[in-house]
Amino acid sequence: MPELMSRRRARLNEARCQTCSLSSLCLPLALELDDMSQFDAIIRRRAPLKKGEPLFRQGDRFTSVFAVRSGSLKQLTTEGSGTDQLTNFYLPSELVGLDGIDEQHYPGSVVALETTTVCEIPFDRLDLLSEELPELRGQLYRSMSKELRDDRRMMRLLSRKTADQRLATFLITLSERFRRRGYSPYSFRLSMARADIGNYLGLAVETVSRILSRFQSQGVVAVSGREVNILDMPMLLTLAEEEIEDAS
Amino acid sequence: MPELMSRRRARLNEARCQTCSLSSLCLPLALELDDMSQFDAIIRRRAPLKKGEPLFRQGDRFTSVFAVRSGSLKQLTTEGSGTDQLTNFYLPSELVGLDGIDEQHYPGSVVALETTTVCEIPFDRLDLLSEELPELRGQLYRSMSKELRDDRRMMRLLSRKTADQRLATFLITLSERFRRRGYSPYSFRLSMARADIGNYLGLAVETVSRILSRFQSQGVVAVSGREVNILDMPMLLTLAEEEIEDAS
DNA sequence: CGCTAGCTTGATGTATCTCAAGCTCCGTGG
DNA sequence: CCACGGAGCTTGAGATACATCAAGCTAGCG
Repeated sequence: MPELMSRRRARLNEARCQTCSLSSLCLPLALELDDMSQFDAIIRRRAPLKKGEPLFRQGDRFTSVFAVRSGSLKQLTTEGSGTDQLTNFYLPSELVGLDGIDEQHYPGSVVALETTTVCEIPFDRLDLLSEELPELRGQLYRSMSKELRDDRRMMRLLSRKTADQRLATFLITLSERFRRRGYSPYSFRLSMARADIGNYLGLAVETVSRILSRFQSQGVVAVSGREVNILDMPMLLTLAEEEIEDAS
Repeated sequence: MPELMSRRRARLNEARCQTCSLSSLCLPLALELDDMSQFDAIIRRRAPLKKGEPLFRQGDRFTSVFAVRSGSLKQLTTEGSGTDQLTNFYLPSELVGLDGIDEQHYPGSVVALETTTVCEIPFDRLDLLSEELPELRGQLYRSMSKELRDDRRMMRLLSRKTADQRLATFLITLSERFRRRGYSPYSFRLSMARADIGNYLGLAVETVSRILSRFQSQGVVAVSGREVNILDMPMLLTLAEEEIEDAS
């Protein structure tokens, strides 16, 4: 079965960091080719996750961090009897699970929003390798530091911004993340449900829906189901920072 | 002036990690004595900060992280023309500035809430030393990871909890932090103003004041200015997670 | 001992939640 | 291929938690 062989080979090849299209965004971005193969050697490939399937669950023993290869995921934490809190969405090249290092357990579940593939990076191996490769260590520090900064932004959003500003900020942030990954920043598909967006932004689903409708009627975006087109980015940017006085 | 000499010696001695009372909580907690002196050697002592004095300002070039030795600080980020957002309070043994690694600039100002001393740890030296000392590296990863986890909790608080729950959670968290540092978990002094608490918790000052008054009239705490006594910790814990139906 | 920043308390306003109902679209099975 | 079912989404009306505005109070500092 030579065809199967070559297909398998192709898949493995695609799965190597050296040829991965995300290499300029992902953890090994700062590595020389030699070092990258060292890094590549510790990575475990995983079968793709189906929509709704968990990568790991809250409380699972922490063993690895994961780099998203394709698809997207959401992170959920449950506390007490309460409802879930959605604390993050993860897109390709982003690192999942860093908040589990400290207590050796994942503090939240991470679930695929669509068919998703990840690279598993056993943390003990990563730590050892980071001893030898200063660039890798630096990148790991930077990844965590960036996540800290993003968290602070999120806190600001949750404690000071109006619902309109939250939605606008959310769309801009997504747009920017798509742009960095080589996709259109103006036209994309949301992989998450409205309920997820609401949960993430600290808003009721109804509020999310209403505001998206209003943005649409204002000609800022065109939304059809989960397809989003940003029509007036400057306006969206304005909406994200300051409430516009109704000038009608 | 032998007296001055010995006082200076005493101060320097006090300032060494090996004899620091925080060593079991601080960054070098996992180090052997030999390794600790290596770590100690890269630390820069700083003159104490007075109340209101900034340790660094938003946008300053990132050079060091800081371990709080005594006192306390708050972290503020300003965005656009908007008001400040208070994103963190720092107590002794906690590490300040980790969110600056990524962009090589501090993303927020950090200001002393009272007379405060810190240990400055130049990050490039720390990074190099973390190559040699796996325990130090691990502790650094854990510190950042813990901060990520705390941030997620804060997001949950900001997006799902009522004002009562926020205040109760705030008091419990402070209490716990004092307890870990060997102080009374039931009786302590707030180093921050009501306005800071409100800013941090996403509430108006008036709301903070009102709720503290109510907690007091319910016999849960006794508050006098910035002195806090927790009278009914179980009740406070209950208040923090679920709204109590008024059983009058 | 007075001044001012910080704090408290009251009255009113409003952004967003909650409850309720209908709609739409996607996947599934006939 | 179409019809059905149901999850996900939208829209409306009413309720509410908290913000805002407005005063007076208190205490720590010069």
